Amino acid sequence: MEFKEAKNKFVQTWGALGSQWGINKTMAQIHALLMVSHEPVSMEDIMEELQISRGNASMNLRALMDWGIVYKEYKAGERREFFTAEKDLDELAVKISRERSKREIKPALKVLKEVSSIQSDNTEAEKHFVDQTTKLYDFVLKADNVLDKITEYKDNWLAKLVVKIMK
Amino acid sequence: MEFKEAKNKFVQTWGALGSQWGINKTMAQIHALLMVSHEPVSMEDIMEELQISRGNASMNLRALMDWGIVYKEYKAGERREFFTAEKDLDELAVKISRERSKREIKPALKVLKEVSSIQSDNTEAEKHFVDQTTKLYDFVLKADNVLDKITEYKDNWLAKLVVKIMK
DNA sequence: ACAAACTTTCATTTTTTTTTGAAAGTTTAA
DNA sequence: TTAAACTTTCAAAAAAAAATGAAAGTTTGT
Repeated sequence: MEFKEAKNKFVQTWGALGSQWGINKTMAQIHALLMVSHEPVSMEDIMEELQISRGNASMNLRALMDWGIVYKEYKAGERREFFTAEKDLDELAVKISRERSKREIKPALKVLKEVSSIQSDNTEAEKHFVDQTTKLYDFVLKADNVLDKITEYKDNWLAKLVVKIMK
Repeated sequence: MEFKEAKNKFVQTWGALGSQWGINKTMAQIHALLMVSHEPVSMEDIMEELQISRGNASMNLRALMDWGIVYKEYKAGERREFFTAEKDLDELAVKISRERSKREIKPALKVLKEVSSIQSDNTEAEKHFVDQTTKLYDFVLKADNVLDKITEYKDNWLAKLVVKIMK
């Protein structure tokens, strides 16, 4: 396999993985492309390499910057903008965790708390509902807190976790 | 808020959360419904409660059973089939992790290994590609192994992890 | 202030994913 | 063996998500 082929395969795979985890394919592909590029890439080049429209490129780059995992760069004497990806994988994991927690888990927790707080009558069905949603709330809250803590370590959290777990 | 409303809100929220994580909405909704039901539910009732077609119910129940988080139950003297969800949250997390690892992470790892193994020429671009994909491979492999190890604990792995992390 | 060079927005189109429902399949009981 | 009661399958339809591209917006240099 040669370079170009390998690069393309990587971009496609990363895109597919993104889709499976609820991240739009193009967004994941742009991220993949930037991660393996050793120097900043212009929007024009991204459009060319991924064969996508200007609008698509623009919107997905914006989204990636909102996630904090892609940065704009300005080159001296160049009018157009270039982009780079966060390449430190610990940092990348931390940022993705934070965003998903903020956008998806926290709101879900709020609902779980609400619905588990109905005062249950005496029916079996209601008792079970309150019991199960309360357990779910506790579980998700705990998991979310672990994520928080883990990502506080920031540097090399995964390696440190490995040591703790594998021992 | 009363029971019926709370139950509906929970089902909708779980469905939305599923979508955001790449799980089809109906599948997540059926799972939510079964999780908070204190007794087995028939396909007829699922269709009725979620307002979905027979085919949809059938296919998503099959998928949930393939994931190992929903079970068929037979009631004595009843022709039709009933369904229950895995209600132990540790067990649920373990099963979901295992499936996602098997279906999505392992195949991605295989590709990462392939593409990071091209013998790089001397260009900066190729060196960076090999370096970055190698790092990514190592990172994902390690994370996947941690998941494996964690879920081997099985009982109360989250609580045990909390102790390790928070200390 | 102007215009060139570039980026963003968003209504419309395209693609992808999900859902439907009717036909085919299965199981059970008589 | 037949038929009733139920489930599964899958081609077609519908819905949802993503992509396009042209117009509007912005920035920079003169």
